[in-house]
Amino acid sequence: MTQVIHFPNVENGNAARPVQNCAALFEDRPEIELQRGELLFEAPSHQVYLVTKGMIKLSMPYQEHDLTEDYYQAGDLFNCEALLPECLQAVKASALFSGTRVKRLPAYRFWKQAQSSTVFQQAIFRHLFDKSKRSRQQLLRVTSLSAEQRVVHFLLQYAKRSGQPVGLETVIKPIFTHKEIGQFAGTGRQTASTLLNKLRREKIIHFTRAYLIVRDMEALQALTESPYGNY
DNA sequence: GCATTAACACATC
DNA sequence: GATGTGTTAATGC
Repeated sequence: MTQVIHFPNVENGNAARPVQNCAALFEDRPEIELQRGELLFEAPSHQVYLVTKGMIKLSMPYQEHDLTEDYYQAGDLFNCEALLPECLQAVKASALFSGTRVKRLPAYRFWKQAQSSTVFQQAIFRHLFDKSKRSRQQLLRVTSLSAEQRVVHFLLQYAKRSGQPVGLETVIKPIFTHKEIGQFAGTGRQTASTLLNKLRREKIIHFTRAYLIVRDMEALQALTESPYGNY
């Protein structure tokens, strides 16, 4: 027997945008501006954050180095784990681009608001579901794709999540460095760089240091699905 | 054969 | 000068 959970305002498709409404919760909070690479926090943080501009990278310290875990962009909540202090982990958050801005709210205040607001509850659910979905994709990447396929797979997800559709193409601007793409894809910077150039020669993508255009999303998609391809 | 790494040359900030 | 890019050769699995 399947239990159906009804979320307010969702069934008829005109759902209130949780993220926009969630921003209202942070309305009177000051913005924290960060330069590229600047650290936001390193130890477990008891605050819930909202990105208002740019992007934040989350990584986990593991042995000597950091494992790049995920990134968040304008409108995204992060560190919702702070709502459950026993779930807090050592996480490092830093800015991926200069001019990145975030707002933060102590978890207890966020929690208090969320208890009486379905909008905020929706925002938290959305954050968790999106994060869980990306974790599954990441798992798929690291367990069953080759290094080059992992880069293609990440690039595809990155374009879908952060790219701007322009006609049949998708523009990602600004773009992560090859090193960062390598970290997200679980490979080295050289592998990412060589593959990106290969895709550029094949006219599937085009890029400079400032932006990247996916010219052919379908071709990119096909590369991650081809079991015999060299990607 | 595949992936990583070091190394080098070169470009750009 | 520091950082990023593009390529190749060596090495290990």
